[in-house]
Amino acid sequence: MPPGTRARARAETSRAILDEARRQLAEHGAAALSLRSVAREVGMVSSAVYRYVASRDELLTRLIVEAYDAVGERAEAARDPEAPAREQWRAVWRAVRAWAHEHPAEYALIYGSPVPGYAAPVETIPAAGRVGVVLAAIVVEHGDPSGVAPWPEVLRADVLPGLPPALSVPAVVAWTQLYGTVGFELFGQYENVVVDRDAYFDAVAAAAATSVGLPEKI
Amino acid sequence: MPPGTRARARAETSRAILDEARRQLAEHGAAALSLRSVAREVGMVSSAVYRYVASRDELLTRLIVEAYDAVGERAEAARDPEAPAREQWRAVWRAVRAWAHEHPAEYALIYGSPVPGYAAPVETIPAAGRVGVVLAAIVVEHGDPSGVAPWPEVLRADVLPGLPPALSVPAVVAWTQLYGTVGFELFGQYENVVVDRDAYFDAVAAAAATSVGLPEKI
DNA sequence: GGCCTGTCAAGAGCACTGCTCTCGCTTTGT
DNA sequence: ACAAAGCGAGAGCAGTGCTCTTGACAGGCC
Repeated sequence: MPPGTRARARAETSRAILDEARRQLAEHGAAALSLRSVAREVGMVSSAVYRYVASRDELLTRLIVEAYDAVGERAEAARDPEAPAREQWRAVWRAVRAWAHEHPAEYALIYGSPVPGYAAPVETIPAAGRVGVVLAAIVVEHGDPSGVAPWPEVLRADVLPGLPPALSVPAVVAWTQLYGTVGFELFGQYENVVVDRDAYFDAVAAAAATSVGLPEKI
Repeated sequence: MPPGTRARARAETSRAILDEARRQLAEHGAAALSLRSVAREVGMVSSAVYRYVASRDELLTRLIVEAYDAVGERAEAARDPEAPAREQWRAVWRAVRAWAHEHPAEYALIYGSPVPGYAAPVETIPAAGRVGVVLAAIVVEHGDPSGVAPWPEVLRADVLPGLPPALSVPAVVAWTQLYGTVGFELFGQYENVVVDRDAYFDAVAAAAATSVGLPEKI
């Protein structure tokens, strides 16, 4: 038996657990995620799962990190640096919205209310900012501070490096607007209010683009 | 024994259950809310609680309605119709934020991700719109459509009666921004990003006021 | 080769949950 | 006064997270 057998088997089991957990998360939501049922589906007994995952909270944490990475990757992939600024902006917004519609439970997990008695651990912090970074990159390259209204300086200076100070606050505001719009749509607050969700979303995206000084396409 | 004893006792028990449930919600979060532990604290056995509440989900639904009403009431109380438009606007925004800080679990319950396998029932819909109605009322009275950029018409016509069509979409956008800003702050996304949260929030509120055509105070 | 140590899956078990059903007791309406 | 309805208590079922112990297997060392 070649050495490394054990390590490979462990890695495979680990992946199987994570995959099944994400499947159950998508199907029944975060609170219904059960370690025992994951174990059943993977084909082992619940206590064995604890060899791979310290607790249910740790399993959730791993899913959170994976979800942040997935939506961040999607946002990065949607951005074509050669395209006009507003097209880039709209593509990233749409990508985040599309990802949220495809993975509502995961979106809720990362951007919704934190699960019960669960404090987001440190390891989620780096992954959390990826969407914001993509948006900021577009603003860094194409944002024109001259047209935008002044904002107070209320941010940490080092958080969005390269961003003109006049645009850093509107960038955070725009990021918030993206989150809020997708969240409201996903969690049902636009029910019976907004009828043409696609058009509404694009309009909000366009307004946000203006607010961060992206040039109008003429 | 005077008649009505039973009805009064029932009302009192009902209140006690709701109060204890809200207490536990505030302390441990929605997912940790347990009917059995509510029963223990109220001083009865768990099966007896089912005489008052059909299920755990129904208990959550009642808490949701109460929370919507509470934040709505707070928003209504914060609005002084005699004050200048932008002051009214800011007061309502601040009231919602303050309520959210005082009742984070309840805010998460109503505006955060829906709890596991739980579909918001019909009875929550009327209560849900109260904050939006207060904001809309300010815009109806003081909003000036002339200065605001045009938006596509994507809303249900009857949802915000009295609102100039040109201002209805920005009003929904502003409402979304309020929700997103409070949510991001509450759920930790502004950690290490926004340092002066008060100033940031007021700035966002002011920008939103402009977007719905409230007159600048000169 | 043989052994020994560390890893693994499995099972039993504890304390907890939501929910149902049955049992008596008390209050209510007739 | 009597039947009907409402009520609290208890037992019980199926499920959960998590711990501990047991026995089997693979890895590296001699």
